Amino acid sequence: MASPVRIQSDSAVLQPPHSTGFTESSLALLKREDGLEMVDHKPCLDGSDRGHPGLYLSCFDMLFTEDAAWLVRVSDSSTSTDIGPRLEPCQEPEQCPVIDSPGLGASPLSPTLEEQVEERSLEQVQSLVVGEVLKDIETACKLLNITPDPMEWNCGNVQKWLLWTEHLYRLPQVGKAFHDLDGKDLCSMSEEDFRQRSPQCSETLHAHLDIWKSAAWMKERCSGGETRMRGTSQKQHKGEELWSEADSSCSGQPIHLWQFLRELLLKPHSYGRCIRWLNKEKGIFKIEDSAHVARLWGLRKNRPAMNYDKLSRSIRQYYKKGIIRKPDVSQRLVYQFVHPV
DNA sequence: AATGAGGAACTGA
DNA sequence: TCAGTTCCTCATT
Repeated sequence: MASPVRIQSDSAVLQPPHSTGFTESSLALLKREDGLEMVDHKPCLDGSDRGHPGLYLSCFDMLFTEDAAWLVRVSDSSTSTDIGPRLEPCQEPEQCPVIDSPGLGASPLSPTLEEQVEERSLEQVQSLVVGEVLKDIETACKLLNITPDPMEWNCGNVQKWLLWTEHLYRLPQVGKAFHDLDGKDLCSMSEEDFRQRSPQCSETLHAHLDIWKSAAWMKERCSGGETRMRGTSQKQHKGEELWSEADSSCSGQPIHLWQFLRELLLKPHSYGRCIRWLNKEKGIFKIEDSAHVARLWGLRKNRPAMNYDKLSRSIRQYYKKGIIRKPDVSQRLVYQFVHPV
């Protein structure tokens, strides 16, 4: 029942900007990605079958794999208005997120209970999707050291975002076609403008940018206090939490390599194919795709020439400092945090 | 060939 | 001064 197709086909979603904050084209991109390879959580021991990290797949992945029955059950129940911080560990329906729907009960058409339940379920799914998207944008901001609002980007930020998007969707390199643009220019471009600069990738780039713009719009709305996220009074809305995190992490403090690695490790749904825990308790992790991790680090630090040779040298600098070491039984591409969390 | 270890010089904040 | 980055040689897998 809770499929992305339903999300997208719901006409209410298509009013830009909808309460989810996402516009038609961005939702269309989200839907399209549903057809791409889903992220699996299984270890990739032989290093084969590495798909792209698929930032926006995780939420759909979960929706498909989870039993969605709880959505109806919780929506039927009650007064809770919070959106929970995570979907994955949600085993018990009682603890699952519920979103307050301002229009419910006030409709002049007096929808049936069934319709109300369905509508609420839909909104829940939408909000979960939005939450995941915001979280993924937050991660991208951390990794690229850019602000979440495309309007604030300079030319360098635009190039980073393009590189990132190319990497994410396995697009051909199009950065050159946009080399003269800053964020404002980019945001003012229509899909046709995109098509003129990059016929192959215009649709994806435009839609992906649309997601970022919508997310920035939401952030603006949240921080303005205009709608304090629809009746959430006890806890912060997930989106707000995320943005406050994003703000602190984008505050210009140079990130350390060990922090960067830890961030990747904390996002297994996005980066589990290039780096993953072997033993989280002991802080032992394995770099599954050394070139990929090095590329991400290079992106983050603005070092296009970064490779695993250099990255591993930096990791080895941590041996003396007691931050990272090789595990007792040394294995290729396996390291261990000396002080696991 | 890829990875690992570590020295040494260098860079940018 | 710090936290890497770059380049290097040599060893191991």
